Amino acid sequence: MVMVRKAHHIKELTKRQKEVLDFIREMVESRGLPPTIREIGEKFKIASTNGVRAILTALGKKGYIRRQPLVSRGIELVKKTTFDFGQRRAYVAVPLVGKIAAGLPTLAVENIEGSIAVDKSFLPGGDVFSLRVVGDSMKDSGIFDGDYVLARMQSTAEKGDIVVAVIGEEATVKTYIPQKNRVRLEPANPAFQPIVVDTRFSDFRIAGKVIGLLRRM
Amino acid sequence: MVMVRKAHHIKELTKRQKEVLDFIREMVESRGLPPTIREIGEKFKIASTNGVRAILTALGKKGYIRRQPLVSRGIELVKKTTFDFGQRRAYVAVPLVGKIAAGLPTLAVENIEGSIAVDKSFLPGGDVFSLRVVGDSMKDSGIFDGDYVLARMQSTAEKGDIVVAVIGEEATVKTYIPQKNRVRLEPANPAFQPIVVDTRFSDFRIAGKVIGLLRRM
DNA sequence: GATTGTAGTGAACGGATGAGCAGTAAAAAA
DNA sequence: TTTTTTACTGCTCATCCGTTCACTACAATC
Repeated sequence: MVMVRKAHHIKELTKRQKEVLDFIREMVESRGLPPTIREIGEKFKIASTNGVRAILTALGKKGYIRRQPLVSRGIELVKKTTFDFGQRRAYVAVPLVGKIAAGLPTLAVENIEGSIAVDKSFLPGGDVFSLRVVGDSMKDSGIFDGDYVLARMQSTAEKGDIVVAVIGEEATVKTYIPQKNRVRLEPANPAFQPIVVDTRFSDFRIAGKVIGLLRRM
Repeated sequence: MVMVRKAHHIKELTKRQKEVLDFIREMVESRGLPPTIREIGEKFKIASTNGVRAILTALGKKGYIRRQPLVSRGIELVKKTTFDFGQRRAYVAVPLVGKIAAGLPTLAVENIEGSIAVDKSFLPGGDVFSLRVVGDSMKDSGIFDGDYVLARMQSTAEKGDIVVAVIGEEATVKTYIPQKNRVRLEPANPAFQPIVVDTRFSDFRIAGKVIGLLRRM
């Protein structure tokens, strides 16, 4: 192998190492799983697992991968491909929900219309979904018609939380105020009336708590 | 949770199935690897691999996962709540500006405090920056204290546009209303007074037009 | 009442897999 | 020149892991 003289930075990869690294990336992207040592060997016609091992060890030393010992497929990609600023995913693709199906505790796929990339710093833990707001009933809380609210999936809420509530087939965004055997859903606009539902008889549930908002202007 | 009678869709998950599915998601996100059957069993104190198998088979039938036979950790999440592959970069890193330096037509790097990932669909063409709003002067336009506005860099605006205006060292978000030799910057809150600047003598410029908004709640 | 789906126990089979040792060869670096 | 790094072959070992069979138990549906 003809090696051209290179400036010796510790982070430099050899041709072989880069090939293997690219293959790992490819596998992770296409299959969702890193390859096993033997799968790498097969791909590059390396007969011995120890041959691959040497390359992986080198990649580990140079900081491109992290290995989880004794774990099958335990290869973690550390540095991302071309310019990702070195950071870990700065965003998460949040599903955009169209209809919120009644009764389902989770999001039915049929109702996911798309996704919106949202900066991680805007997200708490847990599953987050987004919903397009229709109507001006929460105008005084700064939630306008056409806005997208971000909501964390949860089935309970505290008094005063702004929630995504589902009544029958309808999803609404309102302020949650629990009362005995009833729930009061308060709008933030004097032109609208509060909704009061009897929790004993009504098909009512909380889909999530509103934790953020996106607006196009 | 009291379960109301449900329409029996094939996609319904049992509590156990959802638990396992959530665990798999958790593992994929935190470790980058799906768990093995035995790892799942360990987590849920299921002694037999066959117990886990039954659950995985059910999840497979219902379309939540896809299994790669004979492959370790060969569990692929089909319906994802949070995920990021599929499309190529659906987002753009928008610079978050701290101070807007006077007189500079472009953003000085020194003043960039960070960046926020924003979905491409929220962005028009051109250079976009974001700015944290201080104060409630635009409350009635749904722009609250602490919100982040997205603005496209431009030095002119039309009557009625909400703009990021710079007067001296101060940056403000207001509605732009041009008048002869003067500019009126109108707040959207009766508690605040409009700002009128004389364009002939004042150190005034438009930094950009507000085209979006992000809020953490 | 019979069937189906769910949720397991327990044991066993065989291939998959990571780790490790001994040794080779060539290129690059010190 | 000597040493280190890279890139392997070939082999062994213990364990990991998915698969499968037999069987139990419960609940809901048909």
